[in-house]
Amino acid sequence: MGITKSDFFSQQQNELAKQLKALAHPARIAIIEFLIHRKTCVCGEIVNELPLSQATVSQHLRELKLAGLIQGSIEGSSICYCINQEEFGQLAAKISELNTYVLNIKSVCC
Amino acid sequence: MGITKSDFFSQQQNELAKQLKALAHPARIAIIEFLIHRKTCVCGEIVNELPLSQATVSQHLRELKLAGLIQGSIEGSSICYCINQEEFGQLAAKISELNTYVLNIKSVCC
DNA sequence: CATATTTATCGTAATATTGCGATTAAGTAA
DNA sequence: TTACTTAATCGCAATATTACGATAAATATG
Repeated sequence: MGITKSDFFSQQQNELAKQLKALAHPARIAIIEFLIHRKTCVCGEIVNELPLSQATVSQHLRELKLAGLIQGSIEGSSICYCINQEEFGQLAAKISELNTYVLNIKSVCC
Repeated sequence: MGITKSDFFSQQQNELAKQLKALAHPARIAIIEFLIHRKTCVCGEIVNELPLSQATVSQHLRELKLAGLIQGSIEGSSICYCINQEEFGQLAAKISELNTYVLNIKSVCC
């Protein structure tokens, strides 16, 4: 088939997968890092920064926005993006929580 | 085209994307959670646990292994898997580091 | 008004992923 | 040896992603 069987997994598992998937591309990691670096909000500067067309960058921004990791607000004729600190923090917290459990495992094999 | 332009991004960005991608599927998150839960290593029990065929589970395990997030060792006629604590910890550390920077941003727009 | 500028979206091609049945490989048990 | 068990891999179909040119929509500027 080729379609992810989302129904069989928990909402939390699907949610986490969705956010991880949004981050799981070098261009989107680069966008997040650029947004971190600029502190202040940015827009089409991202297009100049990355080796990708405007259409492609716009699509990556769309995915990050759909996953809730960034927000955009209209600023004159351009659009200002910034990281959604709340959502990003929640994602980081989930990974951190998983890692806490992983650290508790006293290795038994492998 | 449709191929990721990996060459234009840094090795670190590509590495992080690769590990995130490996985790970015509900079935693979479920596998990691199951491995955490069992503490001791597991193998084909994963197939019984998940609503997926043996072939599909084997493929997911392969991707997690390729990303370095899990390890497998031969145990008689079956194979025992466990989480690679080192690699998982590094992934968690990278996300945590990004989040530290995100937290430092005093929101200016949005 | 006409014309840039900026960003989103559409359409399309190339590639990747997901899932499974069937088969293979390798160990175990009789 | 023959049968059984376990897990990997092959081959295929369905779907999703990546990338971009072209176009559209919306705001600014002359």
